[in-house]
Amino acid sequence: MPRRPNYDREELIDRSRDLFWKRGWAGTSLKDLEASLQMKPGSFYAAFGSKDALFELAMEKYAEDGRRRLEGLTEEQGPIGALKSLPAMVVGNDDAPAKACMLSKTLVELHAHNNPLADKANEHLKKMEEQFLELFRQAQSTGEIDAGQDPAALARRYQSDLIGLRISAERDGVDAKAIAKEIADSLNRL
Amino acid sequence: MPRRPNYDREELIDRSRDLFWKRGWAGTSLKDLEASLQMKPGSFYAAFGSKDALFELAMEKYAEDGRRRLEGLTEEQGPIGALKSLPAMVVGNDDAPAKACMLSKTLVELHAHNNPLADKANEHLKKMEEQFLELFRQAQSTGEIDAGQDPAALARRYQSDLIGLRISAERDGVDAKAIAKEIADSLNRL
DNA sequence: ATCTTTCTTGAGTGATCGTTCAAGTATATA
DNA sequence: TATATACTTGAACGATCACTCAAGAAAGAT
Repeated sequence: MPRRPNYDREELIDRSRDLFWKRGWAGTSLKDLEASLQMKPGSFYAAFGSKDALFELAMEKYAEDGRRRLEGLTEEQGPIGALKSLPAMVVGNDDAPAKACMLSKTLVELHAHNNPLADKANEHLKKMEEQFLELFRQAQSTGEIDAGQDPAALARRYQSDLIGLRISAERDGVDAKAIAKEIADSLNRL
Repeated sequence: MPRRPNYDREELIDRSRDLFWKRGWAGTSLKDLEASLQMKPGSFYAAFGSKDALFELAMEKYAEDGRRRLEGLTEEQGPIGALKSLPAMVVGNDDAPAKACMLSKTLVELHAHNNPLADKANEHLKKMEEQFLELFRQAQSTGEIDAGQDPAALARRYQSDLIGLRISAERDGVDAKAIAKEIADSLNRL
């Protein structure tokens, strides 16, 4: 019966994710979004409800993309291969809106304000840590790394190192590729 | 001749540093500052010029405090002792406004907007890295750690790990003390 | 071709942002 | 005690914030 939207919703969420990822929550205004999505306020609010609702969608897409990328790496290179490749990959991706992780950026920006989006970011980080944990477990069961170590501890440390790496990569004058290589190499000593 | 201010400027900067550290740049409004400093706008602008100027002062005090704390640790425990103690100390300080480092928070929040405060944050981080470098050099010259490794690489990695640790410590449900212990322990293997 | 339903437009909402400034107040010096 | 010199006050500024809504435009169904 009626008129259909003349936009691709998923593509709009992609563009929002890139904007929010780069500029952060407070750093992205509705004017910015209107310009990037080419939508007037009325359409925007009809489609997404609010800035925060769209941010949540963008964060979910970000987390899902990351999860799938790591799954793909695992299929190609196995669990330890994937864990070794990831640091250099995130740091070397020059097309990305930012080097730093969108989830840690969101957490750090909004945690002190008790903003629910910070909790969502933390939940996504938790799921990501669980994915790392599963890869360490697999690597232990195949004998790729020593089974004596606590895989949860390895996953926890790996994620923390990755967060630090990606923020370091945001800085000018820091050789992030060298740090990425060291993180990968440290997996050889397990 | 004239009236003198009825406030302690350094104490005001301390309070501003705590607010900015916790809430971030965009997350701290002038109303917040007026409430915390108990100053009306006129006094505030007469004293500090602008929100950004005060943020810069706050960041300088933050960096200076951190530098002095590490110097104190070094006097007590020597270079390697200080580097080993620092991770647990930053994570265990429950009085601090936030676990995450104010400099990395500022960098991450303002880098994409080309805000000069992000460059200032990066400069402070660079100085901090140089302080770590000096400690690694000292530890090598006294034989506390192997002299074969590049101390600049060690300092770079140590700082990156510390940044990741401190953001992880901001998260709910993460055992940051365990990560801190692992970072310290890894210095034993150098 | 008409109707119905939805999408699109864009001016406008009140709130809050960082900041200014004229008027009033307090104090060290003469 | 009088005067000069800050400091303090708080209303008000224009800009921007996220958001609303009434009116017009478009397209599938009949």
